[in-house]
Amino acid sequence: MSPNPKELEEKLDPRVKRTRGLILQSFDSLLAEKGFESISVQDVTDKAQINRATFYAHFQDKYALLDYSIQKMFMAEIEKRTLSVCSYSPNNLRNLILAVVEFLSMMHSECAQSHQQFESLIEGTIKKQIFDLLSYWLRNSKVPTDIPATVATWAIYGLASHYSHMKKRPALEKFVDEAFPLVAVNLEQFA
Amino acid sequence: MSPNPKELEEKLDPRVKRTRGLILQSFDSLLAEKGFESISVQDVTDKAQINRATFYAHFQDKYALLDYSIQKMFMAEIEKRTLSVCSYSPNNLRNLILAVVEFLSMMHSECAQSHQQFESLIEGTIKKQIFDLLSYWLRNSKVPTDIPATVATWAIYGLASHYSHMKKRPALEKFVDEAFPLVAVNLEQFA
DNA sequence: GCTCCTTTGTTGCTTAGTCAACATTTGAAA
DNA sequence: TTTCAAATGTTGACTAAGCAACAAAGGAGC
Repeated sequence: MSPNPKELEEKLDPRVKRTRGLILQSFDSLLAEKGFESISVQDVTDKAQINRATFYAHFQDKYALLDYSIQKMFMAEIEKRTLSVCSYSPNNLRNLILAVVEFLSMMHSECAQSHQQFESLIEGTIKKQIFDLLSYWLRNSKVPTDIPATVATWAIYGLASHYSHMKKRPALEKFVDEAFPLVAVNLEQFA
Repeated sequence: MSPNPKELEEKLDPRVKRTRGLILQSFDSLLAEKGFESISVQDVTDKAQINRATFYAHFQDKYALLDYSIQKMFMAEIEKRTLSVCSYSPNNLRNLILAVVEFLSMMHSECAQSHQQFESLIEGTIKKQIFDLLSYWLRNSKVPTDIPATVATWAIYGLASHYSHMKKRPALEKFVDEAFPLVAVNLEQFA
């Protein structure tokens, strides 16, 4: 039984979960008050009340932390819709598309200044998350899933990116209704 | 230079401070939802997200935790009035009396049901705190301080207990104005 | 150029927290 | 009363976090 993404984190040592939680909290609150580049590792560990050396036991540097933070935010969006522990269905796919579109739109509006700067980092991170999730959904398939999963991943991300960059965004539902079949067609065999 | 009560806790290992903080938070929130007797050590450690064995590394049992919790609440009352790092003066004494009276009155109203049950525990704990604080205030005296400090401690606690049990409480200020000179007279030599 | 100060990573040793297992105790239901 | 589940304390071996000290890399100002 291939482990789902959520289970992996839950059986970590409680100290590790706690420490990462503290680092993340501290980082997020620092991001709210100043730009990413002006945040030092010191700042993060001071606010988190952990030792600086402990930080390096968990993250290579602050860029790895940013990456982790993005992962967590996206994961939260996924779990809000209970998509993390399930299998492929057209309805789940539709909700996944919705989640990605909303996530990117949020990034665009809330992290306005930093978004440009980190767009490619976000893209890489999120696409990996989408791909892993789709692979998990298709875990019981007897045929290889990596090609269809790749196509779907890029299509979904592309759609979301397109939507979040539009000057005049159409209604979310309408947009997704229109886009959905084009993605679903590649996954029909798994329904 | 005798250490003041606050400094002692601040140079503890960060892990110790964090763990005790988590235990205390958990305990206080459990107290708000159910009675002390129905709270198990399990409950506390589960909510605090620490191991049960860790609890026993810090507290002998849940009664010791209750004691610690009371100490902390009282300490907060003292620090709110900046009385923890200073020396004896009539004005500080007056504020100390105010603090004790308000603390006991609060205990009476907020922890109504449990107060009766734990009154003697509270009394012992708080009197020790008052005594230690007074001893710290008089740390530079050339004459022995334990007798006057003992008398003042019992007097202050007695006054506060009396006030908090009264059916018709007089105005706080009026009560303290009346009581203050009777306590201060024993400490005049240190002014 | 140079200096001075801050931040970055890294390391070896110490201390605190985790875990599973165990013997006891307790309390409520059969 | 007996039984059974749950809570209490305790232990020893393992793992994570803290700390101080270090070399090295910027960056700001002279």
